[in-house]
Amino acid sequence: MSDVRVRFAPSPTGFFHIGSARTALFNWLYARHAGGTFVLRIEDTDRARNTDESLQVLLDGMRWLGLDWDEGPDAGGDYGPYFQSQRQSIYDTYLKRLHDAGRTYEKDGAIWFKLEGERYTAYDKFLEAEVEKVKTKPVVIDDLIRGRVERAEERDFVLVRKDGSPAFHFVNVVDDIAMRITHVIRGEDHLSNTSKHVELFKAFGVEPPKFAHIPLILKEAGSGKMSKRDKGALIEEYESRGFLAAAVRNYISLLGWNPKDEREKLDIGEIIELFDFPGINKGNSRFDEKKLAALNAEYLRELNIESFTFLARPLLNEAGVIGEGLDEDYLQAVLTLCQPKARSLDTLSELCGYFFRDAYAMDEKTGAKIAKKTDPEALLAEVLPILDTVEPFKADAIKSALELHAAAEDQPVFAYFPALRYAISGQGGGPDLLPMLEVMGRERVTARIRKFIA
RNA sequence: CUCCCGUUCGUCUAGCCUGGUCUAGGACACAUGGUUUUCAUCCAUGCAACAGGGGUUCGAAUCCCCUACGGGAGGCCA
Repeated sequence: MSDVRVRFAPSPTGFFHIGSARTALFNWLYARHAGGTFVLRIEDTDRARNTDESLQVLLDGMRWLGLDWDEGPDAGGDYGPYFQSQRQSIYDTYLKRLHDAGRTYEKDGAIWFKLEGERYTAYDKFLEAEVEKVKTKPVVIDDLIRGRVERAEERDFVLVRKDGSPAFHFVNVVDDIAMRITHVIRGEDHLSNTSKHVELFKAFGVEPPKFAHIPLILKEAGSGKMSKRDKGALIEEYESRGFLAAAVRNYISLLGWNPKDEREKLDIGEIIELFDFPGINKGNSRFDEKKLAALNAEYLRELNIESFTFLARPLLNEAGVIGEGLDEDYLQAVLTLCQPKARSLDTLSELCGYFFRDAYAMDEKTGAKIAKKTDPEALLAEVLPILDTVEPFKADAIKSALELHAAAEDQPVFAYFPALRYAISGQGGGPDLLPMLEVMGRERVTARIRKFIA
């Protein structure tokens, strides 16, 4: 195992969104690529908004995506505890070091970090107040993705809040030191904060880890980075909609990273092998659910029928399409027909619901289209006796019988198809018609046609 | 307002470091056609981009500068 140690340090908010998931994924990928250690650290210093449920959402999301951590909650490790709320004594020790070095002071009941440099007061337009500023020497951040970035911090910041709880910048740096983190891979939204962190590392006399600030994911529509409230932002949503974890993982790995060749569908082993900093982009990327859906469809089609059925069942159940007394063989036969047409599992009930329910909606547009060109009732009346009697009720036999009749009527056989499909499914599209008739069975098919004609 | 980061088809991106092979490649989406029925599958074709301006150079998507635009940060949130 290499000495690479990376961490994903989320704050449990009750959501696990795409941006966080991608940061977690990139950290995990790099750890696996380098043969290092992936640490999961829970940054729960904000007492107001941390609950067990929130933590659970996070851990479930991580597990669903297959991002296993080597150290952290439920995993243990030599650098615990992995909840910041349990690390108070460590923060006390580190705070004392800063205090002894003369780098802290108290103000308004909070403990502040003291920057080094000439002090002056100035009116700050953004804060709309007179504030004390410090002329510091700019710190240099050697970013693995952005190169050399220089930035000067100009205001002291809070280390410990009035209520005694340690604040983000402080605990983040302390833990990265204490947990011997070698690479900090995080969103670019933290780049501006990094000068604070570097000041802290310097005050502790510790060499900072290597930083890699990855581009942000922008919302699909409108401006700004994606946040919890945006459409499609939550990982849990993809899980419940029946997206495949492998597809989601593959898609988000491609947001801001690429394997430098033209492949897009990559299995996780390949991604791990190819993943590295030079492949990471600088520019932000916009989330595109259609592309995710397309990739998901590819993964879906590759599934064997057992896995496909396993995943589809709960969604069909939820949609009320299937229920008690279900014929398993029939379900399997139907899904075998529908799988090649499926783009996502959450629309499967619309795609194939009529196989199970006699009360299916008739798509008016399709009906009008068919009625405009032909007389569907008449065509179906012609065909009904054939379907009543053809033996066996199998695709091939049905096809031959229909062809025979069509020839006698001097019609192409497919003249009957649209009306037939529409009568038994209410739709204009779907699986191949002949196998579909076979699977539905004589009874169901003829009953539906009779009802349609009547 | 200040500081930081970025900018190739509508979107994700290759190419940029190491200037010529780029009439800028792929994918999603879209459009058309095909797969002798349908279709959200499959195949083919098409559409479509180097943000703008100035340099440097024989030559710039590639190097430099400026402008514009986009994003982020500036919390006793993380």
